[in-house]
Amino acid sequence: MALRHALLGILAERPRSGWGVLKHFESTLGYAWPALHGQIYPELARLRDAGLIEQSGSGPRGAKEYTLTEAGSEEVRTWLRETPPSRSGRSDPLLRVFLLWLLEPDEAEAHLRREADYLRGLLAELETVAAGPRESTRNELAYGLALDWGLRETRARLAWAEAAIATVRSPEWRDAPAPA
Amino acid sequence: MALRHALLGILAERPRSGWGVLKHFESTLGYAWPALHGQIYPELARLRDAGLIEQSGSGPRGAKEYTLTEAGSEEVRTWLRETPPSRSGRSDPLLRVFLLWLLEPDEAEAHLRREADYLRGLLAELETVAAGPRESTRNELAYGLALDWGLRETRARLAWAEAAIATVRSPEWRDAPAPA
DNA sequence: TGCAACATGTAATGTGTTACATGATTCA
DNA sequence: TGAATCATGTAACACATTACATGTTGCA
Repeated sequence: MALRHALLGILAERPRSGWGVLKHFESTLGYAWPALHGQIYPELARLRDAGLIEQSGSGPRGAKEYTLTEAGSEEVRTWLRETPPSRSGRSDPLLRVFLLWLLEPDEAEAHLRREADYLRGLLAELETVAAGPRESTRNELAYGLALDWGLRETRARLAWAEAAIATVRSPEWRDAPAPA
Repeated sequence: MALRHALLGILAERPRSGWGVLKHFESTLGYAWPALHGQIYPELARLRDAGLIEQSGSGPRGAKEYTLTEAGSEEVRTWLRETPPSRSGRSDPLLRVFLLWLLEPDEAEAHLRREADYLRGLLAELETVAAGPRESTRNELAYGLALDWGLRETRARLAWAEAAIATVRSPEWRDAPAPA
């Protein structure tokens, strides 16, 4: 269900083609909800058949421009207001933390250093975006909130990784016995 | 692929039945990688057929006890060492932040207050776990690292939610124009 | 003229959830 | 004896990724 509402939300900003929606996912919304063209095009066709969006024009190379309908606008706002957010989420990096004891301490430390390096790179990227120009439309302000979420989460994970490196280097970790 | 390795990792601690694996997911590993019995039982059967685990006993009520094989142990450690962590993840709550501008400011604020309430409850739960007794086996120490990850992330998200509430109450948000 | 980017679609496969289906054991 | 929990499995469906398939436009 979430992908439907992500698509409706993108088209609430302004009309776009399927390709335009795809690029928006790659650059922006994909941080929250990744989607590829193999999923986007069929879903747009279903939303059109359901009357939540309509094809409002055609561009070069067969591009189809879609516009949100009133029904689609109602649908996405009702979803936001009335459905409780889904709390379940999968995280491969966190799964690896639960399994970190399976590696030798040196390997575990190397893994955590790679994580910290990745997070430093991501943080630099996000800070570059944050330093850029920003419009003051309400949707851009909302994107700013999402960016702030990303910055805070990335800084928290980086601080965690640095603490975790200290843990796996400690005698408590290195001398710990195998599971009971 | 991740579920396979989560199962192998659980069985690396000690032999368990499918039911035991399921309970471990509900209480612990499910925070990183949720899985239900409809997925766990068939996957255990596949791992057994692939020789990565073996049935090492039988319990009451038809329970089957599975034990990790040497091949299974190799498999999960190779995965940890050699496959790069998957960075893509879906977050319904973050998706809603990107779409927050679609709500009236009062509705957006109410949404953020519900988020903050949820996070305060989660934080209290995690702090209760953290205050409990802990063994010093290496796998328990790894679970402690995962718990610390959860605590830091939850605190960061709560601080974000409180800042976001201030943002949507501000004149900048309330007077912001519709998308360009 | 050849390559990159634009643009759309379907099919096959893999992963995950929900529903269906069954039965044993423990405890109040 | 009835309910909760233990215990396993399959089937139907929904969601997501990858591969297959095709054609256009702009630019170097």
